[in-house]
Amino acid sequence: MSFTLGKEERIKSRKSIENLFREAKAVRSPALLALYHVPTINTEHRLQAMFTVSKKNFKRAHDRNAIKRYLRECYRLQKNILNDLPGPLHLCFTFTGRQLPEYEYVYKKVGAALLEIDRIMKSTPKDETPSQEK
RNA sequence: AGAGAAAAAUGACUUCAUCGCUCCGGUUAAACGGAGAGGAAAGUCCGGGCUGCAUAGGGCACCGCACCGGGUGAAAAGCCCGGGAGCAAAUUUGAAAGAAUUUGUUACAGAUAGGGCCACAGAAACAAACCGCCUUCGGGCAAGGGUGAAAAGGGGGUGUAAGAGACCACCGCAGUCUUUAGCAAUAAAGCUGGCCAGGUAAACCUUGUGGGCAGUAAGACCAUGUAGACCAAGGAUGUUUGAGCAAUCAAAUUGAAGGGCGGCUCGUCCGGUCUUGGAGGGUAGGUCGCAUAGAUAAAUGAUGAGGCUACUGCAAAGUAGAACAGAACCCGGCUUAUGUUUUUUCUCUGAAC
RNA sequence: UGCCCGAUCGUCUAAUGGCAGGACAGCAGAUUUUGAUUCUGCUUGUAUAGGUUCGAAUCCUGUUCGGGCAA
Repeated sequence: MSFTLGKEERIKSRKSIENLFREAKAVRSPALLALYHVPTINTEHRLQAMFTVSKKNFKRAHDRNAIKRYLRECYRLQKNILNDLPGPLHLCFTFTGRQLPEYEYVYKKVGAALLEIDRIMKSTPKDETPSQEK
C-alpha cells in the first residue's frame, strides 16, 4: 500500500496522451469524466494517470489549479483500489462540473469511478487488448 | 467622536505533527539535508537585457516623444525629487473689477512656415459690407443689428457730417526691447506697440529629438535517411578587351539575369547548369536556451492540534482565515482588480468652547 | 505562452468630425373569400468609462467581450 504520486505515476508523454484520448473508454458521472485505456507502448510503469479541467468552464487559472489539486489528492489516497489488476493502465480524470466543488464531493466521485473501472476490467479480462494493438 | 470618499503602506495569519508534490545536493539504492507563487504573477500599454536576421550601415517613408532643473537610464521617454505656467474649487480681503493663500489637476513646443476644415443659424466664419449712420450724392463709416462655440480689447470721456485707439485716463493684451531676480522655465518693474487680427496640431503639417526588424513557439544541438534543396572543388557558361569580313581564337574577370539584408532606395552579400565529394533538415521526437522557485497536460496540497485575528454570543462555545488572484526567458515602468489594519487629506453629522 | 486584429438595430452591412442610412426580420394597416406575394407606415442600434473639440460612431487613453496567427 503506497500513497505516493510521483513523476513516474503521471502521464507526461504527448504520444501517450494522444493515444489515450483516441482509444480510451469512459466512465461517466455528473461532474466527473474518467477515461481508461490499456497502453501498448512504454509499459515500464504499471499505473499512470492525468488530471484535466476545461478552460471553458473555469476561466481563472487559480480555480483550475485548485480542482486539479483536489483530483490529484483524492486519486492518491484511493488508487490502491486498482492494485489487484494485472496489466498496465492509463487513466484520465476530467472535471466537467460548472461550479467550484467541495473536497468531500470530489473524494466520493473519484472513489466511485475507480470502483467502476475495477469492476469492468475484472469482468472483461483479455478480449479488449488484441484489438487495441492495431 | 461617528459615517463616507480618495491616496499610500500592508497582503499564502503563525507554530508543530502526519501523508504527499517539483527542483538541487547526497547515496549502489535508500535514509537524510536545502529551496519552492504575487503585489499585482493579470492586461500586454511602454522600455531594456538576450537571440536570430550582415557587423545592424546612409537617405526617404513610417512610428513615437515635447514647460524648466536635478537623479535613474546607452537614450527620446517613463519614473522619483524640486520649481514654473495654465485651469478648477474653497477661504480671506475688496463697493466692484480683481488680488492673495490653500488644495486639486494638466497628452503644458509651434496657428505671422504652409495649405485644409469651421455643419446649422447668421449680413458676414477671416472675407468685408446686407440692414444701418452720415452725405456737398462723388462717396465716407464700422457706433447699433434676433445668430452662433467663436464676430477684427472693455466700459467712460474728447472728437466728428456720421464715426472710429483717431486721441486721452484707467483696466486688460502683446513684445527677438531694457533692467533686476533666477542655472533655467519664468517673474517683477520700466519702455514700446494703439492692439496686424478667431478656433482647430488628441486633423495634415513644421521644428527639435529618439527608434533597423522580429520575437524563447527567438535560437542552438542530438537522433533517423529516398527525392528535392544546401556547401566545396573541377568542367562548362556569361561579361569585357584584343585579333579577324565572319566562323572562331587568345587573355582577363566572377561579373549578368535574379535573389537576401521582411516598405522604397543607395550600399553591400550571394550567384545558371553538369560531375565528384561533403553535410544531414522534415516525415517523429528529444535536449539545451532555463535562472538563489523553476515546471513542460505544467510543483506549493490534504488532515489534525495549539496560538493569533475577525464575526456571533451575557457566558460557555461556535464559525472563518478571507479580497483580487496562480510564476512559464529575465528585469524596470504604466494601467486595471483588491479583504483587514494603519496613516494622511477632504466632505457630512453630532457635542463642547 | 508570445504576437496581432476587431466590436454600429434581432441579423448582414453603409456613413470627409456636423440630423446614424439601407436590406432582411418583427409589428400594424391596405389589397384578397382566406393565405402567400405586393404596397404603406412604425419599432429597434454606435460594447463600456473618461478625455480632446463648439460638436465624436469617427481622434486619443483605460476597461470588457469576441476572433486570428505561431507546434
